[in-house]
Amino acid sequence: MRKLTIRDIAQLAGLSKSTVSLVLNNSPKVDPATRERVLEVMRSHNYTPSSAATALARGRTPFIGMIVPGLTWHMVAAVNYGVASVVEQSPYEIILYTSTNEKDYTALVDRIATSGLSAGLLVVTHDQPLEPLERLHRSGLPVVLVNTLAAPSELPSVQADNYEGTRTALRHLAELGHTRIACVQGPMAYACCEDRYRGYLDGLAEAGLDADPALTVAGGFHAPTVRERVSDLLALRGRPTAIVAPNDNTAYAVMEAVIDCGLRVPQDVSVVGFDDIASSADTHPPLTTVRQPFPEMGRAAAQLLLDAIDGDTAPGVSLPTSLVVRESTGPAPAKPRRPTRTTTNRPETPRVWSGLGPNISTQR
Amino acid sequence: MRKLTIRDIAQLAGLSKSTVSLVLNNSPKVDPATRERVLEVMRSHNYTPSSAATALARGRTPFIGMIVPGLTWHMVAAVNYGVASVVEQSPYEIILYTSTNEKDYTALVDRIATSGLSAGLLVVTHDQPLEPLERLHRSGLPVVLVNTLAAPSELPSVQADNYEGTRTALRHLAELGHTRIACVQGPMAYACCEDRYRGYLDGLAEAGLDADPALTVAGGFHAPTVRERVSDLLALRGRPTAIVAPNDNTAYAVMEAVIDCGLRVPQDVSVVGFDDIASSADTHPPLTTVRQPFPEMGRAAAQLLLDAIDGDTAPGVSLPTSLVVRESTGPAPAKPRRPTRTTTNRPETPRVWSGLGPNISTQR
DNA sequence: CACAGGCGTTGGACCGTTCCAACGCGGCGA
DNA sequence: TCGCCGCGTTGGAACGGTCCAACGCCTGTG
Repeated sequence: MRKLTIRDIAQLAGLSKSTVSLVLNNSPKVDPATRERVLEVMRSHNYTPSSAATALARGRTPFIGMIVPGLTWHMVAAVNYGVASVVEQSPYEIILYTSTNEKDYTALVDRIATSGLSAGLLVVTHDQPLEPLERLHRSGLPVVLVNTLAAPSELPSVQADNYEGTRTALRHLAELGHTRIACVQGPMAYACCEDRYRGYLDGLAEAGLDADPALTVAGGFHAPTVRERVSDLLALRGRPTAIVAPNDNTAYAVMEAVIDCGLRVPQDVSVVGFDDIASSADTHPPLTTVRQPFPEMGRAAAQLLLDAIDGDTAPGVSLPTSLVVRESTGPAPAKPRRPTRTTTNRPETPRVWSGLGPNISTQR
Repeated sequence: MRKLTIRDIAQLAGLSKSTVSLVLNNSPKVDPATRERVLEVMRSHNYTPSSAATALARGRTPFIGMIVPGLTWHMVAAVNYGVASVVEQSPYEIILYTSTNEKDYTALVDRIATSGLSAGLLVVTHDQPLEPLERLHRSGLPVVLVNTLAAPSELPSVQADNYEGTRTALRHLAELGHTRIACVQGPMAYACCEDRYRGYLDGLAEAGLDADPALTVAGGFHAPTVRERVSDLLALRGRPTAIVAPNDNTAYAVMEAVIDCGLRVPQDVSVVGFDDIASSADTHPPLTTVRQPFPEMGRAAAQLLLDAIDGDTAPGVSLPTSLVVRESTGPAPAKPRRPTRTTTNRPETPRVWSGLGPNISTQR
């Protein structure tokens, strides 16, 4: 039994295929009775139109492309959740493009451009050159960035309000009485990290605190480096009683370093993260953090893109964050304790055994 | 300037569109000189065939569907990485379907079935009823499961060797002199967890150790519950000196509980995880764990599916794991210390502040 | 009664490929 | 010289929809 075509349905319903087509596209000009009859036939024969034929005839495709950098970042996953929730209500499907490095990436954009498969493109957590995307956009393919790491551009993008988020975190810490508040910077090449750092500085200023350059350290997102830097921070005379991390994973490393130095979170040092990824509710202690509304960002971006496909272009939005207060922050200690240890050392090359017998390999 | 069609290319090359089509599908029956000329024209005019038209004419689509449960699990992301690396070498693209709950899920399978969009279906980390998938498979759509949580079925699937993985972990612990080895069970409804538990039991037996029922606790994957159970374990007289966790995230909770009880990892208690997700190299101490080869699993699954689409069906494979020895395991202590504390308590409802002003919300 | 207009329906051109049967042509053997 | 063969090429019918101009019918109006 081969697949039914619109012609078969038409015949079964005693109508022309034009009418069936009208029903499919629920045009108002078909008689309700007729429509019902056609629908009934389709239902009972389990008919569905061929998407290839539809795409060809309409001259447009039912796909939106989504470029993600691997998927291993929690935020990408969370954003996707929001994207999916919007897209599945639309006639579109998502084509997933995974780009891991820059070379892949330009080839990928090229492939997307020439395949003409997608009606629009969603780029999640983008940290590659923007130029190919901008060209694509100018050539008529709607492109929306979500949670981009790159600097702002002509492309519409959806962001969390990174600046305001960190500012709120600082207000929280100031209210708890902290006066020595340190900041671990993320990679400053990322616009979001820069915004967060501005939020830190302005937050300090609003609380009437001076920004001590010694309390800003560049740790990137790399846990061992961060632990080392934090260890240094805690060894300072006039050490910080609170540390703001550039994201949650980094905050975990910060907490570990604090504990390694023989201090407690939050009694001796308060720690604030950024993102509120799922595991932050379960860390030890649970992490106070600035929540980025990833699913909402995904939803907003998807909506923006769908609108753009329909011709309504909008400039992009910045969504508010919220501060999730858990237990990694507390009142500033009256008299800060000194750390009991000052270094954390841990080798990083494990041995790997296969299931069959011992063998050696190196890995991060 | 509208998009070029095969007809335009034919005209420009002074040939019929049939010949151009033959070139496109690199048929051996075109004259090499002709082929080169056509290719040159296509190149210089930046021509690419319409995929919709191709799909329609060929009667098959260039898509494979991939169902993922959210994307928030690290393993899903890692598997996707492998899948992507195979698929991008093929003429296929990935359509991403995100299913979060069971209701979505059946609707989703239905939608996939009727849309006829995909030539095959990849189901990652599947924990929903298999029946709809089996029906789909029987109706002719190739389906491959990757890292399924469900029981084995008629569907080809790609797994890690969960049984052997845990067995190897036990050999490692036994060699370190541990004799009291506990096991935190994952949800036993998942086939993988059952396999791992069998590996635990057989590993014990091979080391000549008795399985003490008191040393097996059901913790699921929920961190607070796990911490509580581990706390109980450590309070036992004849407490374990090593604990095997059902996955890495759970192992983190195990380690936290051990530390909460005033004991050290690995000096007092060794901890072994399962998965080797990225962060396990950076935990404190770095986690010894059984690595699942997620990317390879993704690759294998994608290859299996592509083969199945071409008609070569294969029954699925189980890939070997490897033991990654880091620092959370060490020699069994000569004389186990008693825990200094016996409970961990931590409230779980944080306050949430929006960026604008304090407001309250509840969340995990 | 003739005619305009609206409503529901219809035939068929068209979208851009694939694929198959058929064709022209040059070389070779009878 | 003629017929046959194989190679490279070609015309055109699918593929399964969309969409537009046109059509028949029914109703209301002058």
